[in-house]
This record gives sequence, C-alpha cells and structure tokens, in this order.
Amino acid sequence: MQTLQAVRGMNDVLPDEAELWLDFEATVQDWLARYGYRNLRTPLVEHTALFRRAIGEATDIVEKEMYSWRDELNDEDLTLRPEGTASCVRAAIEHSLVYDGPKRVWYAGPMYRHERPQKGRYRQFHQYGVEALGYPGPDVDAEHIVMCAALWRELGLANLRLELNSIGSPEERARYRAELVKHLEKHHDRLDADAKRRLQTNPLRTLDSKNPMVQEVVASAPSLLLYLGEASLAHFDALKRLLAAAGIEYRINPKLVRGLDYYNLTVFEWISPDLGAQGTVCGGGRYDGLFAQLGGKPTPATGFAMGNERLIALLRDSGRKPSSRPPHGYVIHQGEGTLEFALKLAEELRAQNLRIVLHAGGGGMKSQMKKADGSGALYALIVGEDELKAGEVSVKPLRSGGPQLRLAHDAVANALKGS
RNA sequence: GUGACCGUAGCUCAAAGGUAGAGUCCCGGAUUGUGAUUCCGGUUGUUGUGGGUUCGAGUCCCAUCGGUCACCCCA
Repeated sequence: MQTLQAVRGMNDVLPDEAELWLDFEATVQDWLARYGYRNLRTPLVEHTALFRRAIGEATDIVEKEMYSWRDELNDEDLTLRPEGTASCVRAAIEHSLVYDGPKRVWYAGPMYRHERPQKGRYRQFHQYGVEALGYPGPDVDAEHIVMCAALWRELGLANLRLELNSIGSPEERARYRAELVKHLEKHHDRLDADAKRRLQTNPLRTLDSKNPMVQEVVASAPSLLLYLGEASLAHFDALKRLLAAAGIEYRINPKLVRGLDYYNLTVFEWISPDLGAQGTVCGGGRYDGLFAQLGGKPTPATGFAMGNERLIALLRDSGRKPSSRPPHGYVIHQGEGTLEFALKLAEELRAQNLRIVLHAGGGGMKSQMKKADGSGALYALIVGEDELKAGEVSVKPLRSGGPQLRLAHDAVANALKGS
C-alpha cells in the first residue's frame, strides 16, 4: 500500500523540536500578559467574503493564495484564514468588543496560504498576532514597536532591524498613486509583467519590486512621504519621537508598503539578515479603516503579527536548546505481582508533583535499565520481588555518583525531591 | 505559478554502467537483579514512484511525486 505523506508545505513538529516551540510560546505568552494583552480566539474558517473585503481583491493573498471552497451542505463560500487581523476585527464587531472602550488582544495559531514552499515559507504557518483595537495612536503604535524590541531581547535575538514607514491616509495614497502611475507609465517599456499588471490593480506594490530594472524606475519616482498631509505627518513625527525616547533604532523605508490593503499611516517590519529571502519575522501597522470597511462603527486600530517558524528557526540556529524537564524517576518492575505495586508507587509519586515514567512493554532488568537511562530520568526506581515483599523500593541515581538506596515506598518522594 | 539543484538503511552519508556499503541508532549476549563506557553478534533497503535505453541502471534519458533554494509573495 502506498504510504501517505503530510500535505505539501504543512509540517509535522516532532517532540524534540516541539519542546523549543513550547519554550517560545511560554515566553511570548508571558510577555503578552506583562503588556496587558488578552487572548482572543477565532475560528480557522471564515466566510470567504471577510478576507476579500478586508485584505483587498487585488492582493496576491486573495487573488491566488487562499484555500477557499464551497460548502455544498450549507451553500456557503468558506476559506481557511490566511491571516488573523480580519477575524479579530470581525469578532470585535460581532460582539461589540470595543463598546465600553478600547481593547488590547492577542491571537495565535495556524494560517494558510497556497504558496510554493521555501525556507521560512510554508502553506500552513503559525503566527502570534497583537492588536490594539480602538486606539487612535501614535502611543500604541510606539507601544507595539517597543514591546517587540523587548521580546527580541528576551529571546536573545540581537540581529533584527526595524524598517518603518507611513503610508498616510487613503486620500493621500490615492493622490500619490495617480502620480506614481503617471511616472511608471513614462517608463512603461522597462517594467516587468508584474509591474505592468499592477498599474491597474495595485501600483504601490511595485515600489518594493526586487527586479533591478524596475527598481531603477522606482528610484526616480516621487516619494510617498511627500504626499502626506499635516495630520499624517504629525502622527508619524510623534511616533518617531516616542521611538527615539525609548532608544529604538529604525530605518525609514519609504518603499515599505505591505501587501494588505487595509493599512494606513504607520507600517513596519522587523527583518533578519539570517533567514534568506524570507527575512521578515514580524510585520504590521495601523488599519483605521477596517472596522468601517467590514460594516462596523469606525474604530481606529493597529497591530502586528510575527511568524513562529521564522523566529524559532533563528532560535535554533543560534544554538538555543529547549529547556529539558527530564523525569525524576523511571520505575522498573520485575517479577510476579510487581507491576501492581509499581503502578501504585508511580501514582503516589506523581501526586507529589514528581515526573515519573512507568516502564511498559516487558523486558529484562538490563533492558529496563537501558530505557531508564535513555529516558533521561534522574533515578531508576527498582521494584523486584525482594522489594515487593518488604514494601520497599531500590533507588539508584543515574546522573550522580551516589550510592543505590533501599527505601520504604513512602520515603521515595522525599528522596527524589531532595535531589 | 516559474526556474535551478537534490531524493540510497530510522538518521548522517559512500558506492565514477558490472554482486548495495560505512558510521550512528536499535535489539541480543559478555554473572538469569543494574544503565551510560568497552567487547562480541544481529536486522537494517521494492536505491521516492512509473516508464525507457542497455547484455546489465542506485548511476544515463523521460514523466511524476517530494525536498531544498531562488523568483514571486510575506509571517
């Protein structure tokens, strides 16, 4: 029979690696709590219309990357979420979450985009997302960037750089867009197919093209920053002042536009030089128009998301080992009636908050000792027929050179705790 | 979606068209109740899959699936 494999671009995380994930998740969740963010959980599946309206019809995500299907049972068009912000805003509107004031929330979980997998890019990937709903900024914009910097410090990631831009209001962007299209059309013969197609759909995306020829055309284009009005500039300046006061280094990148339509004003990305072509580990920005666009009351908001796979890859490459929690004891049993005793002993010890592995699967003394060693346990707890008769346990240290002791079964817990 | 490179034992890798191997891991034994070290022995497999060329294919060709990296895109 042909064996089945995981779906392309969707990966198993085996226990050795999963331990690093657990450490990462514990660090992130503790960090979120320290900033006063609360968890919001939304379904992985949403109506397709949500993403079409939130992310934008002309974006790559909506045009070609969504896992969408028609649920014939209900006559509904459904989609596996390609990102988390749209769901958060939908939930906030649906449950009037910001009715009694703004809210800080976070979400986590898998996202799905049908792209060709490569380093740092998978069809199922995982994000932590942070959203400040109902805050006009720029104070929370600064908070988000400052808290990112704190997390990188805590994770021991020193090599990340911050790129920052303001893309203004929709009106300012529309005026700029018209000028940019004029400029690009003057150099029409030097544009590649993508850039030509985007003239109609999404010309701003051409700004961060990697094609050298297109880059030359873009380099001579007017800067988006020149089209920002007074209010947008004031917001941007205030953010820059707050970052300077917090000692955050950044680089203004006027070509940073981001791929989702809902952004306005602040946009930013944290980028690692150590991840190849997919260097962005975290990105986000302000999306003041999204609530209204999804039918809610106009509500300012801002947020960002980080990619677990990419951050964990950096942790792994930096030599980070998962914190190990080896068993305190591995219970070996041999002889008539010893399993019953061993089972009770293991439960007693676990009730004392000790990590105890009870040997299963039979085998001789020697092979059980080997399993005890391989488990990483600090002690082998041996129950043979002699011990059974006396109600005792032989306790053998496996990691230190101490002597093997023979203890009453109810004295074992203290012996293990004392180590 | 496009391109380049790569698929051999659970893992890391050899075998330059002529009998598929090593290390590691795993299992057993060296005092029938004692691990990790040492010694001895043992299983590693439809060479990703399907075709083709050839007396003969792990090796060459085609297709397909998968991996890696890049384009594209973004977390």
